[in-house]
Amino acid sequence: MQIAHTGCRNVKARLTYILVKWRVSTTVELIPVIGASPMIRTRFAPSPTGYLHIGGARTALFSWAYARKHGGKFVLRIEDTDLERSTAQSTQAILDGMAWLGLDYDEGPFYQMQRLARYHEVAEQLLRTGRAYYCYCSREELDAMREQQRAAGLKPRYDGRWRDSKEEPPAGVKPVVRLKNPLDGEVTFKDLIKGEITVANSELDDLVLLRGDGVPTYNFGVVIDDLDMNITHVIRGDDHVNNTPRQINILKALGAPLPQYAHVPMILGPDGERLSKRHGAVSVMQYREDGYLPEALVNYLARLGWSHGDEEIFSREQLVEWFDLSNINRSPAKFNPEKLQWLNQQYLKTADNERLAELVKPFLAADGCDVTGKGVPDLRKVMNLLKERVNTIAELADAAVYFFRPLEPVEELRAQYFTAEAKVPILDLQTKLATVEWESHAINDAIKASATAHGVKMPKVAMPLRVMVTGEAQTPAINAVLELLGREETLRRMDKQLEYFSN
RNA sequence: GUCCCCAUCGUCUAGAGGCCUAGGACAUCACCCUUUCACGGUGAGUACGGGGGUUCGAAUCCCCCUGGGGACGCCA
Repeated sequence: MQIAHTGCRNVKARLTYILVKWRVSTTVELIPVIGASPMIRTRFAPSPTGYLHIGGARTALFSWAYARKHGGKFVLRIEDTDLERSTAQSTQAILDGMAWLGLDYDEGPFYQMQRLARYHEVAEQLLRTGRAYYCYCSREELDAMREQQRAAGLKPRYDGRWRDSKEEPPAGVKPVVRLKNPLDGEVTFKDLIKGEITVANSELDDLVLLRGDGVPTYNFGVVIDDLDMNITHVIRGDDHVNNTPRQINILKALGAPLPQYAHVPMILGPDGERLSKRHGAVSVMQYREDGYLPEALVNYLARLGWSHGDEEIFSREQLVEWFDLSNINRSPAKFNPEKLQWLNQQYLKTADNERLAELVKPFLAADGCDVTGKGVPDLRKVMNLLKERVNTIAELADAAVYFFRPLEPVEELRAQYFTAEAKVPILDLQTKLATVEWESHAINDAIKASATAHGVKMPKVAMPLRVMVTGEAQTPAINAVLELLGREETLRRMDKQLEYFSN
């Protein structure tokens, strides 16, 4: 683990604390300040309340790319302060998702629940300096307050009733700690994507810093952590724009330096609403299960909201080289599964056969195919034949099934192709195939010869043959399929289907 | 409701005042290739939300309207 510092904060005291709290196992190293500007440090800070979703993954990708581009550090922090919903499984799911996408982090994962003492320390400081106060309101009281305000057409917010209260605190109530937000003036910050954003302090209320049970709220935890971890660029979802002025006010109350902010616009579903589960697959790992390649997803996600001229297909390395926050679009983007699929196909086409063979195995096994049996086609060669015809690994598996077990043609296909007219050339072809050199060109010549010998066009022979051998009407060039399948299996399958021909 | 943000083909986008009768990609359609289906190739249709300014000149700058998104929790 590494703790960077800009030389302007009390790092030593903090470091001591962090060493204890974070149970550091590796050496601590101070990252030197490069010239006048500190090293760029970004972070991804998901809450472990579910899987890694598409939107989070894109934000993580941008943060990662920005750090990599500038030779900085990318930190992973798990914001597990929602005790109700945070789970270890979710944390693992997020870690798995990031690993699959290749988003490697330099520090972390850090867990907020292991840093409680630190938040208390800061809260006490704020209390001591009069920048925060205890609030004894019950939830019911707050609900009623908001209800009233809403009814009056106002923006619901805490009215500050305990802010300067001299009242005697009710017994037995665990108070929350609230920030004393400035009453007037405004907060302006320059967002690296959206430009200048200004919010009046009168729009902000006294947000809760520490809950009654001493666990920090999101806004407090995120600020303290970004500060302690020396995050220079806070890259996060658009939905946090409204939190930023509050967070800046916390930082100001602390007399701490401000990071730079970059708010990435949301990803929308087809209906124009924020992308969510009801729009279909939003879990990154779901795409793996559906047969997508991680580089395709990364490429697609990068291209969604960010661009480098007209570039459509680019590697992770090119992304890092080209990435810039200023090229992120300011408006939200709709998720387009079709384009993702197209990209996946592009990557599939050029993917290594060996790798595809490994990826397709589980899909084939689920389909009842034994790809290791004796006399079975070489899976890598099968991949080579099929990979440019499919969109996903799942489709690749579907297309490969008949190489490993015979498929019975459906009635419609038999009726269409197993005609009396086709029977004679097919029988002739079968004879030829029994002795022909087993190689695609020679096989093709045999098919052609059977057709011409009986005065019919190629398809009249090739199609029945295709259906007899593969059980399907859509396959790669049939001669190439036969070559891989082998003479023995081909003739066996032909024999078996012969009886279905009309006379 | 209040506040914040946004606005180029159906979708993702290029566009940083003249290079724009607006370019690329996905999707759609047509044709070519072809033993099927794909792949590939060629081509077509489709966009600067509306209204005011500024300027010799506006997709690009300003204002208003409209539309969209987000936020308003002891969730993050």
